[in-house]
Amino acid sequence: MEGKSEYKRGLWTVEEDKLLIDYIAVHGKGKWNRIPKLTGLKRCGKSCRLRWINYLSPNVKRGDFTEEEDDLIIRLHNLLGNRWSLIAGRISGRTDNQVKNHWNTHLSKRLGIKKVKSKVGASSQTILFKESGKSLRTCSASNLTPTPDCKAGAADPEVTENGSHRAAGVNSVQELRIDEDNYENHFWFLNDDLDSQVPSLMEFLDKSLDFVWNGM
DNA sequence: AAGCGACCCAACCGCGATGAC
DNA sequence: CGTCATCGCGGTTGGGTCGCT
Repeated sequence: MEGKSEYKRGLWTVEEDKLLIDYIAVHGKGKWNRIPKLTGLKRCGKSCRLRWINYLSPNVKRGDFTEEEDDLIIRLHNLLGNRWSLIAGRISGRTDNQVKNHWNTHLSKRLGIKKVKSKVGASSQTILFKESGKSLRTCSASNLTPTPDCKAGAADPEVTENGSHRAAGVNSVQELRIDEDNYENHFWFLNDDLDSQVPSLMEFLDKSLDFVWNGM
């Protein structure tokens, strides 16, 4: 690896937090790379931005996720996949990092979901779940979205050696396994169900997904 | 009480997108 | 139009905490 960075890493101290808060109170957000020069903070701009967005911002809600939040995350994740920022955008006070962590540490376990593989290059998500304890039934998530004939996926797949995908946006594929015990409690795959319980969601997704796929 | 492993979450890394010049 | 800086996103890592033996 390369030599020592001029910037500090690891957990933030109270003093560092205060420097960052004071800076933002005066200069506002943005121009993150100026912060170490102007404040003397030994943190790179990227680290400052992340610290503010994920922790220090007054908009960030702390504490446990509510049942309503959990339910919304589950539904949105089914619809959108691992687009955490999009999901977090629909949950007031929660960051994408919080949602991602909460999903990985709590919700995926609760639902018995295991990430089997993740790759790029297909135009839809494939969700596998047990039926009657033997076979796996498949369900294409493209049936669950407003525009099934999405244009993504034209690009060649590019999968890194550690399995993470590199392409942005819609062309990621995951296969999920849902344990039988949990399956019946989480039959949340249908659009009309989602629409009826989250009134503004479909309108939002229509716009978001239309923009992503059609560039409009 | 000590050791160990699992869990959780803040922070980091790498990459693509976007904007300024 | 090309280049560079900055921003934003998603996957991964690392270390602190907790519970079990």
